[in-house]
Amino acid sequence: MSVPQGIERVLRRLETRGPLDDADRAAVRALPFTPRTLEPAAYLVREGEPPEMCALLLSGFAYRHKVTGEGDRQIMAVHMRGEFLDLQNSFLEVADHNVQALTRCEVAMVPVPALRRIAEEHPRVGRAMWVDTLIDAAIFREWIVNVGRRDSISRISHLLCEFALRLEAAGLSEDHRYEMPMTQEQIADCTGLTPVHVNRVLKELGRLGLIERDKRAVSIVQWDRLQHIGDFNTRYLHLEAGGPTNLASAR
Amino acid sequence: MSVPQGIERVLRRLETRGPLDDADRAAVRALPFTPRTLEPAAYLVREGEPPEMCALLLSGFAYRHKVTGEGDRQIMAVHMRGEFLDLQNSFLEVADHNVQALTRCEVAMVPVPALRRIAEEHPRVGRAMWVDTLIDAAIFREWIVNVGRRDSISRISHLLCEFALRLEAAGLSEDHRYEMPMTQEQIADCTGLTPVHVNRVLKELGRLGLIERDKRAVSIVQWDRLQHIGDFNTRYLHLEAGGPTNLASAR
DNA sequence: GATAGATACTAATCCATGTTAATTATCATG
DNA sequence: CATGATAATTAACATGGATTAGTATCTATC
Repeated sequence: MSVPQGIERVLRRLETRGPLDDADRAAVRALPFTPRTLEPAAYLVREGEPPEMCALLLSGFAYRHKVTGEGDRQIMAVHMRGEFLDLQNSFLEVADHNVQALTRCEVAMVPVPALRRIAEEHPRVGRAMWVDTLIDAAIFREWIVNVGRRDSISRISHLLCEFALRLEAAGLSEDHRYEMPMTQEQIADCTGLTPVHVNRVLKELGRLGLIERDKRAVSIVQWDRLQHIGDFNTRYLHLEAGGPTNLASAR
Repeated sequence: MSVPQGIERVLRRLETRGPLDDADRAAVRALPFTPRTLEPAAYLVREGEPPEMCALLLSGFAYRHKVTGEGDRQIMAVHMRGEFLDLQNSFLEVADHNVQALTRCEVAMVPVPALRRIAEEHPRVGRAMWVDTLIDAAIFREWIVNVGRRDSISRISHLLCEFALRLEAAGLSEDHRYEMPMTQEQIADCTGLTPVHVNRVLKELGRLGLIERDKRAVSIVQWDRLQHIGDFNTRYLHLEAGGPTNLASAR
């Protein structure tokens, strides 16, 4: 995907987070984007380093993670095209986690100072980016619940449901069918389980007739039952968050 | 604590998140605050409701949580005096989680529209509030790791360390001694464990000589060892986040 | 000062998930 | 085609923490 196309996608995404006017849109288009292609496992941000660039994901998948002192990895978020990868870090002094390419990715890099400037000079753009980070935070919270209080079958069902809806919103899936961008080991790192157990649970979900799989292709056959088992409620994704209604509600 | 005192505390807090000028400070002081006292367990925000007021915590403790379909509770954050309770919700259409008083609390309520207005008209105030929510998100991420990849003794040690530092920053603790604001059941809901197991682990930490307890009073005797067992690194708390250095780094 | 409701603490048993290790695809590549 | 790397799968066994079922203590209240 080209950088201009990517920018239009991001603009559409930002406008679902908060209204923008022509000047705002022009300012976003005028940001100094540098296109880059990343190989799988390439680091975008490393824990402990000051953020210098903020990447916009044009294609592919990326993820946030930390590694414990014991060497166990925990994935805290997975990102797809149209999403900002570094708003979570760009306004802080030091990154507190890693951001890494999951697949081959195309990104558009923006220097952090330019990003800080546009947020200050175009408050509506800043507001939309802020709302975007708040939705990231809502997803973090749901992941705390998932990993803290659900059993393994619910955790994985929940993850499969979240992916279905987010991939559909990104135009990467229809009819609850999609290509899972992660290995079973990475699914384990998302859900706080072991790869062996993830395998058991995926097989069980197939046996129950809830999903069908072919390699990494997932097809959710019984959406309602999977959603129920996964205790999945779409509210936290804020799929219609912000938008014009936000203005109306400002009275 | 009086509302004006509370506002000054919040201003100091905001200024650690990003620089403000006199006009910014005046605008914050001019916000229409309504003082209120909340009894323990009173709800500030309920999942599913649109946010109308944003509370600033003047004294006491509050927490964010969700309840799963099975009825299990997961606490996602605990807040103390000087912190905003609702920035996470105020810019979204619908709250995706509950915020509840943990102890008796004094709060200052601000109508959400006034908050949205100040963020737009005073970009530096908006920026400081944004950074504040980003730090909340950093803490959410660390909680995902805690609950996803650490065993019970590490989880609880980590929580005890986090509380020590945050309470010290809020002027509510010194020398790694403090009054834990939660029951063991609530600690369990923070860490994804059962109350029974929390009890075992606390006893074990005492037996190992890492902490001493008297009712809810906690004294961390061997900070270094507890920090090590809890795999606790202060980075994610961003205790010196923002501030003047942020400006400098904007080149 | 009796009763009720929280909270803290303890012990015995059980099971969901981890651990370890081996086997089997699958695919890239020399 | 052999070689190796990566991922998925399966099995046998181990265990951390849940569950259940208490007892003890405290505090509040009438």
